[in-house]
Amino acid sequence: MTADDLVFKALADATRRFLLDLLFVRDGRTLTELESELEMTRFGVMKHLRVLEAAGLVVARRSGREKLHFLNPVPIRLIHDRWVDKYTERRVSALADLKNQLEEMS
Amino acid sequence: MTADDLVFKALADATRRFLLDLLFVRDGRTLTELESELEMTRFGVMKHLRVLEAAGLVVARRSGREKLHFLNPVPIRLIHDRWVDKYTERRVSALADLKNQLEEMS
DNA sequence: AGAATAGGTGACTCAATAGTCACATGTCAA
DNA sequence: TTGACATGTGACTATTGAGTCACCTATTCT
Repeated sequence: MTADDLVFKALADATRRFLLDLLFVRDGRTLTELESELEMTRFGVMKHLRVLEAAGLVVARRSGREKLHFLNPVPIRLIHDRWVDKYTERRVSALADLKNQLEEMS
Repeated sequence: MTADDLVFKALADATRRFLLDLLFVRDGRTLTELESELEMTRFGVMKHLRVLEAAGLVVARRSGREKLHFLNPVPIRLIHDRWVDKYTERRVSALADLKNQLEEMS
């Protein structure tokens, strides 16, 4: 399993993406706090966090009996750089912004 | 299946990422040409291209009996924008560049 | 027309993954 | 020190997805 594979497999699940969304809004949350935002059992959430950690998308730090989770955006940026040409980036970025705006309007 | 899901599931497979890499280098290739770059049978490649098309990562155009495939980078940019804060983007980008350089050196 | 070429469909097998549960360890606070 | 809390492990089930194959359609070229 390559580093790439870990990242993309981690992002392939909607629950894990939602966890990243939660951490994007606010970092440093515990497993229990994250679990309370989901329908899933604690074990399911824990498994997902393990996958995200292994991929480097989430970094965790223990504090007493708690484990705090932080979002690491670097792997996401690397995905971007793999297929978005530096020279055409401005144009693509403009298109992406437009798409976002259209969706916000509807 | 949401639009998100289609994109991330499409990216979860190493063969499909390799197809994107091929199209990133040069666009407008046919199924047969792409197949020749892979160990897989034509059917396998075709399935993967269907998935990439459904996700909007690849756009195809028929020309006679051939089907030409093109890379569409917009969904990739949207992934980036989802978790990389506009304000911290410069810093993250610098880190990503550093990581790329380190890997090229080793 | 007939052969070769490019692409397409539906069913099948095998492997990987999501989610749950019983059970277990370490930490805090009264 | 006892009970409550936060996290962790291994096994299990059900679902999903990758890859192949037999068979099929459409286009080009002689």
